[in-house]
Amino acid sequence: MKRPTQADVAKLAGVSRATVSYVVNETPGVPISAETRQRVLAVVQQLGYAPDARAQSLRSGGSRTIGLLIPDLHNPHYWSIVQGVEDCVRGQGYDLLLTSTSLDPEREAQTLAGLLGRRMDALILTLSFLEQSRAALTQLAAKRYPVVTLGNTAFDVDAVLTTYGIATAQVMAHLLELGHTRIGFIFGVGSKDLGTNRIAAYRESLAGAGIGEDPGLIDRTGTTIEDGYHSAKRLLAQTPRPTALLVINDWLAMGALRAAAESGLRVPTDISIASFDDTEMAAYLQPPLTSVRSNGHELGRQAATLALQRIRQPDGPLMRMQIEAQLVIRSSTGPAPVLT
Amino acid sequence: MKRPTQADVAKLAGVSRATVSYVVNETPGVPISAETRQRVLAVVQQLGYAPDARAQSLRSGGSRTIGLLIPDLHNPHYWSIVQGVEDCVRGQGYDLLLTSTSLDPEREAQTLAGLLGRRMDALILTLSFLEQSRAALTQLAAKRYPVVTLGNTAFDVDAVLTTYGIATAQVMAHLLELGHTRIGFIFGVGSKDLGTNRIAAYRESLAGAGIGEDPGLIDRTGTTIEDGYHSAKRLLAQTPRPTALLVINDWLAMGALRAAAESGLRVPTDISIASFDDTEMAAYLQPPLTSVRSNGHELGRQAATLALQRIRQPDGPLMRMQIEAQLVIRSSTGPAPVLT
DNA sequence: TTGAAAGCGGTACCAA
DNA sequence: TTGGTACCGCTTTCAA
Repeated sequence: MKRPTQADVAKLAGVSRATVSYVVNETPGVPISAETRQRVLAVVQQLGYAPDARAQSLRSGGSRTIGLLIPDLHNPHYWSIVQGVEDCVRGQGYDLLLTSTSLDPEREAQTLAGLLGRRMDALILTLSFLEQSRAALTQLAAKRYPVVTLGNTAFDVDAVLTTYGIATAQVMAHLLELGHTRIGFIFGVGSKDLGTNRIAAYRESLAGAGIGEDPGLIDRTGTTIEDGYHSAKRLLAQTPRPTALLVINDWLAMGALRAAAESGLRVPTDISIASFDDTEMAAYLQPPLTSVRSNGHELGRQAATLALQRIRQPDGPLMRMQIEAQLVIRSSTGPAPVLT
Repeated sequence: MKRPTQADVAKLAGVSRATVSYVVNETPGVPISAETRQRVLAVVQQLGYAPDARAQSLRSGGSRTIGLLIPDLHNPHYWSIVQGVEDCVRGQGYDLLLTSTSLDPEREAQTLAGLLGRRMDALILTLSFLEQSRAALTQLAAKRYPVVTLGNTAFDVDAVLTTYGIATAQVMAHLLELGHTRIGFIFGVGSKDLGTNRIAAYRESLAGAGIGEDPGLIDRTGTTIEDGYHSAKRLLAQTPRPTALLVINDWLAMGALRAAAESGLRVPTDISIASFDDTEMAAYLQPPLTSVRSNGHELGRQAATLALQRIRQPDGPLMRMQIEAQLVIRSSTGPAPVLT
C-alpha cells in the first residue's frame, strides 16, 4: 500500500489540493476558515499523511536541510563537530543529514556525489582526499553553491580551520621545556593531504631547540586505535627510546597508552604522552591526557554559522574562520627521565 | 547561478532530454550511438551536471537510500552499528543517510518525522522513546513501509535485538562466581523504556544466588561519561561499598574506571568492573575491560539485511532476528576482596 | 536510435 | 476564502 498523497487528502476532505497545502503549511497570508482547516486536518490525521519532502523541495527550491560529511565516526573529535553543527542548525529550523566515509577515497567521492545530487541548502565538508574532489568543488564554487570546508582552504569556498600549527608549537614547547629531546610522533592520518602543517611545526620546534631531526621518530600510520598501539610499540622499541610521544589524536593516544603499559613503562614517569583534540575522553584516561583542545563543538558551530550565512547571501565575499587550539596540560606529561 | 539541469545539457548537446537521461543512466535496453553519447557526456562534463536526486526519486519511485536513526553519537556502540549498516547497504548499491537525536525526545520525534517525509526506501530506527512514536510507526506498519527497529519489538515492524537478558545473567554469574555479593549497577540509559530487561536479569541473578536485593545498589543516571563517573563515586562511597560494578556500557565504564582510580581503588584487586557492548576501546582501557560483546557491527548488518529484504518483498511475514551477546572476560574483574 | 509528452507530489500565482 | 493550474527536474512509455 502506498503512502497517501496530497491529492488523497484533498479528495477525502472535499477540497482542492491547494487548500490542503495551505492548511498543512499554515501558509502565511492565506486565511482558511476554521471549519475547512478542521476537516482537512482530520483527514490528514486519519490517513497519516505527511508531505513528500522531495516534491516540496523540488518545487519550492529549498529543503531546509544541510548536509554534513565527516570522515570517520570512530574518532571522537568528529562527534563534537557533528554536535556543534547540529546544535546550531536545529536552532535555526534546519535539518541535518550526516554521512561518513570511513576514510575510503572511493567512498568519499561517492558520498560527496550523493550529497550534491540531493541539492541540500548547504554542505559542510570534512574532506580527507582533497585532490580527488577538486573538480567538483570548483564547479560548486563557481555556481556559488553554499559549501564550507573544515580543516583546509584548498578550495574557493568558505572554510573554518583550527590553528594546529600554533598548537603543535605549544605542545612541543611544553615537552622541550620538560627536557625531552627524543620525541616520537605518531602520525596516523587518513590521507597524505592531512596534518602536514603539524609535521612542519614539529620539525620547526625541534630545529628551534637545536635538536637534530631523527626521521625514525615520525611513525606514519593509520587511524585506528590499533594503529596507535602498534605505532607506539614500534617507537618504544627503539634504542635509545623516545621519552615522549606526540600522538595525532586522543583515539590513537589510547592505543599508545596501552602500549606503554604493556611495555612496563609508567606514564609520565618513564614516558610522556601528549595528543591532539582533547575530546571528552582525554580527561578520563589513565593518566588523564595532556591534549591540545581543538574544540570540535565550536568548529562545528562556526561551520554551521558560515553555512547559514552563505545561504542568506550567496554572493558575499569568501569567509574564513580560525578556531584557536589550546593546550590542556594534564598528568600524562612530565619531566624527561634520564635514560640508563 | 543555478545548477544546470537536464534540459540545459540537452539543449547544449542538441539532443532531447530523454536522450540525456539515457546516457547518464546508461539505461539498459536503450542503445545510444557512440557519437551521441560522446557529445552528451562532454556537455555533462563541461557544465558539471549532476542529476537532481529529488526529481529522480520522485519520478522513479525509489531513491536507493536508506535512512538510519541513532540516539547518540557519543556511545561507541552505535558507531559499530552504523558501520555494520553502512558496509551492508553500500555493497548493495544503496546510500545511507544518518541522523542522531542526542537522546532528546523532541529531537527524536522531529528527526523521525524528517526521515518519513524524505520517502527513503527503508528506515532503520534505534528509537529511545517508544510510546511517542507509536502512532507514526503503526501507520507505517499498516502501509507496509520498510522499517526495521533495533533493540525493541514494540511495533509490528521487522526488528533485530540483542539477547541482553541472557548476557546479563552471564556477567552476573561470572561476578557471583568470583565471590561478589554487593554488586552495584550503573544504569545510565536515555529513557525509561530502555534496558529494562537488564535490570530484570540483574535482579533474578541476585535472587537466584540467594542474595537479598539492595535497591541502593542500582544507580540510575544519564548517558554521559561524567554520569558514569559520578554514579561510580556515589556507589563507591557506600558502606559497605560494593566490590563489583556492573556498568550499562563501555562509555560509562570509562567514567567508573576513573572514579575507582581517584578513590584509590585498584581494579580488579579492590573493585571489579564489568560492562556492556565491548566496543573497540574496551580492550584498550587500563585495565582491559571485561565486557559483554553485543556486536554492534553484526547488529547493523542484520538490520540492513532485513531492510533490504523487506524492500524486495514488502508483503512477506514480519521478521525478527536475535544477535547473541557474548561475555568477554578481561582483566577488570577478579575475586571479591575481603572488606575490612 | 532518438524524441514527445505524460506524470511523480508538491507550491504558488491568479482567478473566482 | 478557495480552486485551477503551470511548473520544479527527472523517468518512462510510445511513436517516429
